[in-house]
Amino acid sequence: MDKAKSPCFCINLRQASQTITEFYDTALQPSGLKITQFSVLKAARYLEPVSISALAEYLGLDRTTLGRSLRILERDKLLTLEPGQDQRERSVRLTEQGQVAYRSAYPLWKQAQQKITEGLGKEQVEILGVLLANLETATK
Amino acid sequence: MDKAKSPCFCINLRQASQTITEFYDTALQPSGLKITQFSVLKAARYLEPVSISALAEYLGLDRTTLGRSLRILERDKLLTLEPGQDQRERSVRLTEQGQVAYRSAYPLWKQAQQKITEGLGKEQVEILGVLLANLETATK
DNA sequence: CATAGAAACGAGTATATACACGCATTTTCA
DNA sequence: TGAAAATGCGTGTATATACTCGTTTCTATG
Repeated sequence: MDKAKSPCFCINLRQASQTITEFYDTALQPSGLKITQFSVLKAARYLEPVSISALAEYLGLDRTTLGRSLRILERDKLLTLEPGQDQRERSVRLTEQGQVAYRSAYPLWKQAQQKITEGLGKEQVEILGVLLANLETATK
Repeated sequence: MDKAKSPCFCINLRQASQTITEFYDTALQPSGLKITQFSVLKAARYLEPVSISALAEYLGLDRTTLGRSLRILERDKLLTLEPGQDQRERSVRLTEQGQVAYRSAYPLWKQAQQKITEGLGKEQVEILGVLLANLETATK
């Protein structure tokens, strides 16, 4: 029973997304981070101290989705969620351990990027970027 | 706080995947199906009666993932999971209600496909297909 | 300044996804 | 033919994702 090539753009994109996620997760394994966590740490590092909502907007994620991801990172002691000046807010900050994890993951991420660029070729990588951007527009 | 354009292929693909999923889910809403469920019904309809594992392989999903999706569809009375000849197997079959749901979703899905094709243009759609296929190779 | 509305968040619920374990059944082969 | 191997599934656990609802806190306005 062969895996069928679906004619559905959505299913195809979802499959591509899963495949590449697995690829990046494997590449990052030595750092203990998954690609989603890496992207959260990257953004948090850039914006810290930052509220959950602001970080969520930056990342294009739902606030509650990010909240749950942050709790996992907090559990793993990669960041802290302290009350902010505004008592409603929680202020996200990387721990030293979080910084270390990020720095150990970065070169692994870079390598993964490199492998994709090599596999596709620079031209195709650019086209892919444009196509994905066009897709965002086409679904509006 | 603008949503940043990530340089990460993986994150970009994940975002594109989420965006297009939302687009298809919205398009299918009148049928009561989500695009993932539609794709399961479509495959099950084609292969029925079929075991969970065989269907999972066809769809490129993990067996347990599909199992949980099937239970939802069973709960909603869109398909049945009967014991098969081989007592280990569960035989997937659409119910009449499942057939109806599929047939009502199909034109909505077709329209969504159409809109994507229009938004991108036929040429870009083809390139996208090739690129996604190349990606699968590049991540091997 | 008191209160209505807005903003930030958590918890509950739901779907999609996968991995590790374990149980039952079937197959294979010595 | 009887035991080992393979197969098919379910459950437990985990992450990623989003929506709804409710609570707390802040802000703006009459």
